[in-house]
Amino acid sequence: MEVQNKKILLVEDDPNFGTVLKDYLMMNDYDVVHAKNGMEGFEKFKKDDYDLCILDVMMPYKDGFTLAKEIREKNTDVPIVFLTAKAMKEDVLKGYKVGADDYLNKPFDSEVLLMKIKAIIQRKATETISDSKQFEFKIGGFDLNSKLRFLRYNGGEPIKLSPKENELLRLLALHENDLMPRELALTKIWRDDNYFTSRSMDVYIAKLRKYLKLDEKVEILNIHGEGFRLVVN
Amino acid sequence: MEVQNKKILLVEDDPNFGTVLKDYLMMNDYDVVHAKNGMEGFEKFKKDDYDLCILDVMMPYKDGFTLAKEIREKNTDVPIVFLTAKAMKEDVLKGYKVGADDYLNKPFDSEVLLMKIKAIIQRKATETISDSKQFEFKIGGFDLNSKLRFLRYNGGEPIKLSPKENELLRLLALHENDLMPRELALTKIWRDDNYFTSRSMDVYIAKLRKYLKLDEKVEILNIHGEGFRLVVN
DNA sequence: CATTTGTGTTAATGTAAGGTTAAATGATAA
DNA sequence: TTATCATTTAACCTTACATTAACACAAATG
Repeated sequence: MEVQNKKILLVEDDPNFGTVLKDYLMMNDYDVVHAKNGMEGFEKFKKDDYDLCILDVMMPYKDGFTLAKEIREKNTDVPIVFLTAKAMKEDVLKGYKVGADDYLNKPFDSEVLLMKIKAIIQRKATETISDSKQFEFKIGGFDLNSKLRFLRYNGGEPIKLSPKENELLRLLALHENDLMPRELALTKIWRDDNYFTSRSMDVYIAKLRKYLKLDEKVEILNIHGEGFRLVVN
Repeated sequence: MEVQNKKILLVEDDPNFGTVLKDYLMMNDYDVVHAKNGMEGFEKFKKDDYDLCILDVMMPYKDGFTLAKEIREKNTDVPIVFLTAKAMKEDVLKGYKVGADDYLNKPFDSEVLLMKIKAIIQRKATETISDSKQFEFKIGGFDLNSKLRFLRYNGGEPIKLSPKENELLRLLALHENDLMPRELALTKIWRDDNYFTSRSMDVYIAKLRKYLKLDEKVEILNIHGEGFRLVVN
């Protein structure tokens, strides 16, 4: 059977470099969509599902980091690789903070790039088996649409959820009636596990509990030192 | 929160560099095991479970790549990061071929290293799906759910258990009707065997007895100087 | 049977984790 | 810019937990 080529979103403002890279990747059996700037990159990202995003850091109007953050709000899982001309330490750190999977300095060796792309896509492929594409949940009387970020009770008015509220509730729903470990949410959603992110998470748990009060059969229980449990009685 | 530190296997033959790196990592809350060569590294790898392996490429007798291959044969999942003094393209490619997760050139910035380690370990954290071990027990009229830490009598309201109560009852249940030696619980749960931990354990036995009173067929008997016995009549 | 050693039980204490609310900061859109 | 919303940080409080102390009693020992 024909296996679908992997799809790459390439966002690079330098037309020469961008075109060369695109062609090279396509020669190596990737489907590549090339956006010339951050804005266009985000538009194209929203319109399709990608296996990997390659973002130039230095672009006019919207730099790679800003774009990465927007992408992360829509999708916590898609691998992101940054391209940068100069390897400034602050940049690298910033990149990893927004959830970069790798970092490449221009000029880079094309074979090395291919290798890395392969490694990263493979990595994700194995991960994505478990919690693949599940975006709609029934939670007692609630419907959660995690793609459009709203929660509806008994077909009533939808409650809009913020990105963090949404991700957190989705993770809880994925583990309904079971333990959702603190650490999982912190590493997946906050990408860091320290005192403050932990407190931030507690704040969001409180917000979700407030929403879920509408249905007294639904509640979020705490398991001291372990995590939370979304139960439906 | 008593979350176990992440465990790193560091294989580095240069004693100075190795020790400095080990200390730095330990200062940042990682548990580090330092092996001085490839052979030793593989021995240590087999003896324990690690969250990450950091391998020097150039080592006498057994280089980092060979070691990585051996490690991959035992374990396809553990993240591997290579350290190398010079960034030779062939080396990098070879590294990715044996399944490297990242590559670092010496000298590298320590903050960047930390960031990468964090990113890599977090990536893997999400994969950890479920270890379907023995978590559910029937004890007379009781159901013990050791993962969610509750005890339920005859389908009634669940009684929440503290971590120590839970582990202790679980150990007793694993030896139902049989002797559960004091020493076993002390070393497994308290990780220490002295007067105070021993008294602490007695306190927990008392707590469990209180819970188990609901079913007069279930009791915890003491075997003087030996341990306890969870019996169901 | 007196002494030592082990266990039963309750209560007091100290610390860590979680709950809640509000203010501060950051980011985005009008 | 202001206005608005999302998120983090701070403060304060409550609850959960483990340990330790204290005293009682039981079992073993010689």
